[in-house]
Amino acid sequence: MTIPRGGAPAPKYQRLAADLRRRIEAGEWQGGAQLPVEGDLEQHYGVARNTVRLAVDVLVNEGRLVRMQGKGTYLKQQPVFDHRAYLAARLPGQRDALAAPSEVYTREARTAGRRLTVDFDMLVVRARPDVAQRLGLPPDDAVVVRRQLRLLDREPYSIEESHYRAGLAAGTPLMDPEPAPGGDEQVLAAMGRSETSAVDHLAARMPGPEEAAWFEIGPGVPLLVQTRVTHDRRGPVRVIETRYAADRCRLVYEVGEGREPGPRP
Amino acid sequence: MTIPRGGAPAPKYQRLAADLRRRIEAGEWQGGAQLPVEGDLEQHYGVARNTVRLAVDVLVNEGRLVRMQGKGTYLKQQPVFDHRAYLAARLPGQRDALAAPSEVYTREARTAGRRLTVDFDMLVVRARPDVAQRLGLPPDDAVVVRRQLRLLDREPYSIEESHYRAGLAAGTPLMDPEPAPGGDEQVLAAMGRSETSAVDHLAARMPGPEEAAWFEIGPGVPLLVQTRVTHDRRGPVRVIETRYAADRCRLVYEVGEGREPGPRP
DNA sequence: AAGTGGTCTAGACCACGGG
DNA sequence: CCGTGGTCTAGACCACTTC
Repeated sequence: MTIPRGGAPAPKYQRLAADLRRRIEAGEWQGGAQLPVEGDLEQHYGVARNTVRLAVDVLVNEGRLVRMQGKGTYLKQQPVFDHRAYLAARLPGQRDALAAPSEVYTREARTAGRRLTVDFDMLVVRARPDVAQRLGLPPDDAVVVRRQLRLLDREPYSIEESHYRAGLAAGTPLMDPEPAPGGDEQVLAAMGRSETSAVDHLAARMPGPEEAAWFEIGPGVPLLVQTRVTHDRRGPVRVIETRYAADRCRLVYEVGEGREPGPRP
Repeated sequence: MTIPRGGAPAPKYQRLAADLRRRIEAGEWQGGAQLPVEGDLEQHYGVARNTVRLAVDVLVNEGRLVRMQGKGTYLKQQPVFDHRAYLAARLPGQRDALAAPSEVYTREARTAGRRLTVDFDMLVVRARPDVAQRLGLPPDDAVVVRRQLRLLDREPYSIEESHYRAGLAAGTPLMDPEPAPGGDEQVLAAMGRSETSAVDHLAARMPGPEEAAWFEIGPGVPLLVQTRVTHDRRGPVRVIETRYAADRCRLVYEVGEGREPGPRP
């Protein structure tokens, strides 16, 4: 279970990190408590400050600690919000089973005692290769992207982007740079393109610099990425890519008579 | 989109990281190519070696680079394997819709031209708080954990753990320290506890040290964690937690007549 | 002003991989 | 053996937060 080392002891900073991890798991500091300052750790363990920083780096990159300049280093503690992924397989006839207007999410959040706000924008760009492929387009074809930037209690929460074939969106309210009343689903329904099926791909990866900046997340927090391709009988309708800061939510999929005993502590 | 700074320029190592990121995205190095060695970067940019290392740290933690001691620093490139999550809502009557014996996964891998091998073990432990809650047990109650360690082409791939109430598993083949022929589903069916519904929670987080060691992943690679609670009419049956190295697979959920145009490049 | 983390340098030695 | 990345030290100054 350990990486082989030629008899050599583990490096100081790793042993230091392991000891801090042990103390954290032993509950030596609770909640969002402050850890000893770097100078104290330096003295306590008898190492150079750089070594202390290397050790703390490890725990920061594991998502256990956060550093705040001028204040200190703290235990991370984040509430997690369960976000229902609308696959809702038991409601096959229902139109909003595959996607839902933002009102649904706003209501879901309010039920959980949280406040969800949404910024909207629309842009026309060349399709990413994977989006082009999923929509059955030639590479670099233009797509209309309708984007929702969601904040939960003022905190950046998710970025949802719907990608439409330019030809499909042209001349429809999908070109409007504002949310469609009732959601894009309403618009698609009026065009006779109600979505009847979907495939979701779930992935996780570290954020790039822009994503880290927008989400206001530091090292150690991955993104959870949901890529949904919806279809109607004529073919693919849109690609919906939603990115979540993984320390702020989980996605929930249900099937059958699924009951959920309650949130995870 | 940028973190505010009081007129001060970004630190050297961040500018260096940004420049390397730009060069990477510009395609200056392809595939798994080797980057210039630290000494060269030090000279080229006119900074101390530590500053070079801080910059490379950033890109390693973003999952873009891997460092190999004694060899060099390389662009990361990983094939991604799509793993079908067995929700299969369109086959409501089918018993293996909520879980499947490992043969199913082995076959799925072989279809993709990959080889899946599985190690199995069984242990009895105190339930984690979240598992106890989902199974409706008092905290610290004993649970039987049946664990499958999966390798894809010899590479660590996933850890799947089924947690059963001790009382449910007692005196059944679920206590055997080996895989049940036909899967645990077969055993449950014989006990009259066929699973009819499930709730999945999807999360992402960074691995702890043991997980990083087992998966042989370095910094910058999160885990994708699927937590499935299955039910029959009498209540919760088991908690299945599956952890994946996120650079090696994605999870796929389908509903309706879902068609998938093909894998992402 | 004092205390915290953030950045940076210069130099040293070690461990690993491959010729 | 050499070149690579890995670890560690000592010390300096900066930027931010709090009082």
